[in-house]
Amino acid sequence: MVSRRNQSVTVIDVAREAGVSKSSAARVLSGRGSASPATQRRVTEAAQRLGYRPNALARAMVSGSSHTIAAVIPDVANAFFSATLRGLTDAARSAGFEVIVSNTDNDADVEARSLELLAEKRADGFVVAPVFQDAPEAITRLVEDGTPVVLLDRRMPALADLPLVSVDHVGASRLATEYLIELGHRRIAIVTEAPDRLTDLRELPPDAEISSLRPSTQRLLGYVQALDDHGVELDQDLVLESDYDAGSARAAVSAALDAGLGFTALYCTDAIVTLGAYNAVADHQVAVPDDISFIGFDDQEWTTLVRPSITVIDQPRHELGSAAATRLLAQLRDIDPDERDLRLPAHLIPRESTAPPR
Amino acid sequence: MVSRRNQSVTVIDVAREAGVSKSSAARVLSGRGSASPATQRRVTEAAQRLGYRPNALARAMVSGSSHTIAAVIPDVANAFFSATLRGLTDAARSAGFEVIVSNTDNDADVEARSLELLAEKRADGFVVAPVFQDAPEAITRLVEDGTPVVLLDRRMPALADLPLVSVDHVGASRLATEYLIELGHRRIAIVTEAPDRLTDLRELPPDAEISSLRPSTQRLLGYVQALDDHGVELDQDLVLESDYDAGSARAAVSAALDAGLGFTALYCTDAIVTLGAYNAVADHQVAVPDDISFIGFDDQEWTTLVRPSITVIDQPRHELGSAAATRLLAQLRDIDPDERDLRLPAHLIPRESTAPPR
DNA sequence: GTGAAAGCGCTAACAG
DNA sequence: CTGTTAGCGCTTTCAC
Repeated sequence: MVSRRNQSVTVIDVAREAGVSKSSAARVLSGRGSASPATQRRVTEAAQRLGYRPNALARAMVSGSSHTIAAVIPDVANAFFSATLRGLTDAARSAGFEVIVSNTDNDADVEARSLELLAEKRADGFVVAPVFQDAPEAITRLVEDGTPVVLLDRRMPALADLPLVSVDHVGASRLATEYLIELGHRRIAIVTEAPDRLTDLRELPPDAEISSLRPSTQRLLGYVQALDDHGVELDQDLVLESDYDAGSARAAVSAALDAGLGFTALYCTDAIVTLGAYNAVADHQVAVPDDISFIGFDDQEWTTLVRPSITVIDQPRHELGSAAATRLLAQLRDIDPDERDLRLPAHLIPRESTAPPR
Repeated sequence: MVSRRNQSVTVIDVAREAGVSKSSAARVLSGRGSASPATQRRVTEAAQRLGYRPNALARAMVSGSSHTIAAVIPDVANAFFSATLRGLTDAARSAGFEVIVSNTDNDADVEARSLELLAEKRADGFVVAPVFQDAPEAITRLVEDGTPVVLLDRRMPALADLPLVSVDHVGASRLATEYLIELGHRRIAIVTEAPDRLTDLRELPPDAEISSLRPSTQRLLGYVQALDDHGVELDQDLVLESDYDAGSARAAVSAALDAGLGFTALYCTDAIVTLGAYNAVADHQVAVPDDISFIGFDDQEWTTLVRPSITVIDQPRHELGSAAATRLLAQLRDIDPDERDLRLPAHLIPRESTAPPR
């Protein structure tokens, strides 16, 4: 039981032990090239005996591939991203890749530094959920250098050329809104954290550009589209604007409730906003779904625990990550995908919080 | 905007551009060794001009350190581990390290393969939340080879020599149990997923070994200790055994409720078990805290959303991760820690689900 | 202070 | 099939 026994066992050691040349040993150890059965056996056994462990660093140096992909995301501790990361690592592993994670906290500088660092470590490719900014130079630099980059969940106009794997946010909102409309609702409020003004949205951007809007904006757009399609009038007062935090959403919904806007349904476009909105509804002791139907975003654990349980829009998080990884790996193998972008459908999970209006 | 521009810019290129020798360039680029201000400037500018990006792989090869640590955990998508991973990456980053993650799903083979793979990539050290098994050879092999390993959250007897960073599980349960006792409860039920028989626990193992018991067992032990300390009789019937899944916990608690065991408080020793138990209590329309006081485990989001809100035992997840990283990094720098193990205290967050018995 | 040269562990021609 | 040689990009003696 020698300390640091293997820290040093190299192909040369194995070759010596097996009584063959360095290259013969290397050949059988790497599985490339041919070797006689005898050599094969002797080398394998020698390696076994010595406890040889190939040095992936050295391999990467010469092969040019580290078999590592980088995931640059806002926060692993966030349920959405942790589930996505899981999908990512699963797909990566089955292709023989490992993943190295970095959190940005939506800070552009941190993102830039992470990207640079991971590029130095020679990650073969990047999956990044980028920080919203005008000039994501760190990303464009990677791309210019020929490093494959797949965008996850979001994309800005400056990155319009890059492949994007995301949920169909517009479709997700249409799903929710139409479900409510079909139940008979006409006055449907939406809680949104989209920073964009609603008026801008009425002049629908061409389809190509929609995917470069923020997810929150796309979700708002889906709501507008669904209303339009079904001839339901859009009431600006029912668009409840919130910041990206529960307290703000709670306040917005609370105010709307106090204002007596007379809406019969409430659709929340984001997990955190759902939380705040739910609290406001609980505070006001509104009867759900009798007085108000409620649709939340993301199939969070608590949505099945509260009474009534909450109807939600569920995003395929795991699949999102695995799709991103798969997409990236294809690019690494120079396989051209059919479509540049991949847009996964969200699903509606009907529960007790939605019903026809009274 | 040449494609793959940097994929190739090396120290040699920079040296040429700066009109100095390779080693001079390397010296200023790496920051080691000395160079005249003039050289310094020329090299720096040349590097800047060319968009030089150091190859960390090559650096690692010669320096012997990849500045990467491996996190081998059951599942990133699990809230506990994702929060812990966040702490881990935060601490790692501030020390200039990156982390590469691997999920084991509590499968020994997967764990062994991950460990091997990451060792091949020459991770400088490992933080692992090991799969419970008798002979974790993959781990011991690493240790024998001199690779620093820090255990996270759990440890088996076979790994008793390795440093462990964990929550004080025994203390966590004492906290919960004593809180209930002090409220006046005497018939306190516990929902446990500990596989160990309670009888074994009465013969308290020496302190050193306690930390090598499973977390669930330690939590059960804390409950027993607290009862003993306060002279409250332990009733075997109030130890509700469950598998590690919500359905099982729900069934166990449901059965206990039906059996009319007359307990006035219920303490759940794990997040998933809390979920099941909560459902059972809701099913039976037990009044909380009037009929039964309820303490859950882990400060999950939903515990503040349901009515009444749930009193919980909160584990310092983020801190757990950062402590593990810090511990590992210290070991990498050959710093001997004061204590081999690190045991972080859990906290009780009092909410509405607990009150004196009626 | 600076350059030449060796070497980290491995793979990939290239002869033999 | 096998051994010799060169080289991936970088750091590090070691003379000058």
